[in-house]
Amino acid sequence: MGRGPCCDKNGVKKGPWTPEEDDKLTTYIQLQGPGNWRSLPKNAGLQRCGKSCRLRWTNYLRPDIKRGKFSFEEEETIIQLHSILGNRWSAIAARLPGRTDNEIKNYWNTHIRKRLLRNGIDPVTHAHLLDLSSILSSALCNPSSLTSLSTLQIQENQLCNSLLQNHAIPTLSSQPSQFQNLVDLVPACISAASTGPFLNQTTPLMPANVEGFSPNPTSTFSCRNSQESFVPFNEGLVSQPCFYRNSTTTANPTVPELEELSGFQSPNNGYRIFSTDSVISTRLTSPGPLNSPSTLHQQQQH
DNA sequence: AAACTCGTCAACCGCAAGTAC
DNA sequence: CGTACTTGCGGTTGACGAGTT
Repeated sequence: MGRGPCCDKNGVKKGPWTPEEDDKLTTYIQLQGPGNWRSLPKNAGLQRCGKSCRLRWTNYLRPDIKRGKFSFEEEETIIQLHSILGNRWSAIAARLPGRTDNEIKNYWNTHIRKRLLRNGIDPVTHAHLLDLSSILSSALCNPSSLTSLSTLQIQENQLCNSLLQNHAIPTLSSQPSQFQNLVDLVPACISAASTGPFLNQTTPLMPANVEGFSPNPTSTFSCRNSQESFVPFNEGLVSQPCFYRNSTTTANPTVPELEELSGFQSPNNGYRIFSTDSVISTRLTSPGPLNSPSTLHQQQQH
């Protein structure tokens, strides 16, 4: 098929926007609305391509954008949402009013990711990175510990396999669009697991990650853009600290669609609410008041 | 003071879904 | 129904400033 460039490269300016250009774009959109982005630059008298204008508007000029450092609560929310949504920055941004996907992505890559690594947490899977040497040395002293570890893994796999069968899951590779089904099934696994013999309710199972990590390449499938791959449930579930309340709480407006998206369900069959409180309680992912400068709330000046 | 390294983030690129024709 | 176009998304780049040697 093929497609031409989004804009004529000749005579199209690139690079940083000048205040004059910002002014033109803002004034035009406030008067006319964005309309067709492709024709906007011409109509607004800008030597830019429509894509560049759209990006500039959505990431910088939009009036509802909240600029400045991320608060501690925002940071924790991002971590929690990322553990569920993976690198779906736009989905995460949708739950953080005033923040753009680009901003969140940058903040993740420059701050949060490093902090998680520092704290021994895999930023991709959100699982604690295991110190294999200590496990092995303890296994040498106490061989039964290894046995119980593997038994636990087997039981976990069996449970999730049976759950998958009971829900008549189509073959992952043959149903690339089953993302939502998989997400919807997480709570079933959580509920059953939390009442099972080997996991209590303080260690609910969560999807390790919705993308990017595949211990078994043959059993992954791709999502939108073919850049996201799924870890099959029986391999992709890790124990996580309890991020939710058991009691019935009110949904937090900052994450209005999360329960709908993930189908999170509480052990008592009510929806598990993803509240800010629960987000803030994520101390395991961010012990202490953080080394993060985000609490300083310094407004950026541009 | 200069050179170098590192961190940050705005902006670009390419891909794919959605939509219009 | 097929093709072309638009829009949205995520990954990546590179300019720039701050910190360090």
